[in-house]
Amino acid sequence: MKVAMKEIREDMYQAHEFARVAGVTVRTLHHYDRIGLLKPSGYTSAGYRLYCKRDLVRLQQIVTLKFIGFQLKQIKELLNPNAFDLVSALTRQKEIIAAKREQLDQAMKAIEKAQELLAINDEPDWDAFKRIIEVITMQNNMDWTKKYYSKEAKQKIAERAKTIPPEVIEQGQRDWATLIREVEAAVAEGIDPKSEKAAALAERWSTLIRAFTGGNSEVQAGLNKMYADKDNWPANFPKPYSDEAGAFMCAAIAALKDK
Amino acid sequence: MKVAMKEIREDMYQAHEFARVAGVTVRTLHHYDRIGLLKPSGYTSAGYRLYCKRDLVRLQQIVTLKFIGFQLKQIKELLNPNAFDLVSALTRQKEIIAAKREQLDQAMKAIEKAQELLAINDEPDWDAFKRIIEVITMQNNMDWTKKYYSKEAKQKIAERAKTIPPEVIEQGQRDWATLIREVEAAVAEGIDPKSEKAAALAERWSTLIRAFTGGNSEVQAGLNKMYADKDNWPANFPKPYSDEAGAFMCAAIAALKDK
DNA sequence: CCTAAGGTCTGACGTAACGTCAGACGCAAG
DNA sequence: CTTGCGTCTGACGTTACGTCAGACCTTAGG
Repeated sequence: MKVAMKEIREDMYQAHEFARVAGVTVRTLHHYDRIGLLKPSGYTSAGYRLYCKRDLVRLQQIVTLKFIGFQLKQIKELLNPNAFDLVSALTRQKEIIAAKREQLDQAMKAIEKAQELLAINDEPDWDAFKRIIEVITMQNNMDWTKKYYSKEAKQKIAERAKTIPPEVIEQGQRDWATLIREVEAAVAEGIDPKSEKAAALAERWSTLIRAFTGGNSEVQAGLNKMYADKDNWPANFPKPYSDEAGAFMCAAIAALKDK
Repeated sequence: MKVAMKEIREDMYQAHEFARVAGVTVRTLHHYDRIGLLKPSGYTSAGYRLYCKRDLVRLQQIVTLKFIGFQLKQIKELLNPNAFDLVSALTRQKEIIAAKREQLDQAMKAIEKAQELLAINDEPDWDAFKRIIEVITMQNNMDWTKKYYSKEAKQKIAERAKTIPPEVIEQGQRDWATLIREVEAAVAEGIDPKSEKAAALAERWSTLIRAFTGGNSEVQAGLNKMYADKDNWPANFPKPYSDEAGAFMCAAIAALKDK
């Protein structure tokens, strides 16, 4: 019996051995088994999982892709034989990582500014914090408009922002946030970018942008460049908006202009 | 009746209005209510939530802290009157963000290398990918030893790494991963860094480091510097290890050396 | 007065990737 | 036969909400 077992286990790992060599936990193996990502290639008579070398290769692939930041679902697809385009997946993943990094950088900047404030004034000045974050998200907005605006246009925008009373800016930010949420909802509902509803959203979007930019002609030119370049819509879209929302608004605005 | 309502609602927002001005969803308000982060300051006779301006201030503080990356639990603590040290929380948060960024950078590097490989060879070469990630994590290890090693020492380490057969390196990485997991477990169990068990772990840790570094004297000097400087243990500890594990090993190694 | 539209409430389930029990069973050595 | 170590499954916990589902409130219009 013992010999038989040995024979069966020839080149087979038991769960903990297998987990050890791969640097994961047994529980992780159970999990991967359950979700069908990595099934053991054998079982003992007692129902113990047995893994072979080919399983190890696959597990290492899984770990590799996880390191790169893919989700287990995606890994499952990437790893199945019909080879769902790893190349483009990598490109997309890079964009996602870049976007995440952007967020972290913003948070980092915000913290540093907050620390400066705290160094001066012992009591946390929440109002100032809020403004800091507004400024940072604003700069972020600038980031992705940057490629479409000339230096002078940006200058003008910045100057103009200073002249606007803070409560107007606040209102604008709220309007913006609201609009974004509605756009996301529209995307989720699968609404056609050419529909009336989308047109209304596009109208509001443009209005906000105009309000934000002061609606002067240079800035308008920048916007036009931006719309024209829609296939190049910023990949690392600022956080509060999804890629889908960006694409949707782009299409909606284009449709609006066609009329 | 209607007038009475109006009076009650003087300066009070209903859920959706409140959510809109703050840029969150109603469901989020429900959530914050449930977890006790933000309770409405009033209710209508029908049990509808009513929020006032002070609630708005608090909600904005919450949003601000969330932007910085705090968890709701921590926000709850940071926001309660006894003001649980916002300053140190910010410092810690910076470290956490830096660590996350580090990971993203590594993932990004790995992807780029993988893309280079794919550009050359159409078929994904998993073995090569694996090595790439090994190299990157290795560089990462270098990152936090960097401050303790001289340039020459690092040079030597790098040279030596090349001469080691790959299967030995692989084994080393597995051993390392295993050890880390055991250390984390020890920390979780609250084991004393001065105990026998901790000493055994410290021994293995040192051995691995020696194996990794080639055990020459310059490198040893670097290690000593590192141990001596334990209060300065790298803040953005490389991902697979927790801060606690780092502190634990540091203490255990110190205890070992005291004997 | 009834109804339709739109808002609110609660509770329950879903998400990602496992960790952590808990209870039951397997296996090899002393 | 016990002891120690290992395995199995199932269920709940984690984070910050989103998404129904079913039921109730409010208000304007017919």
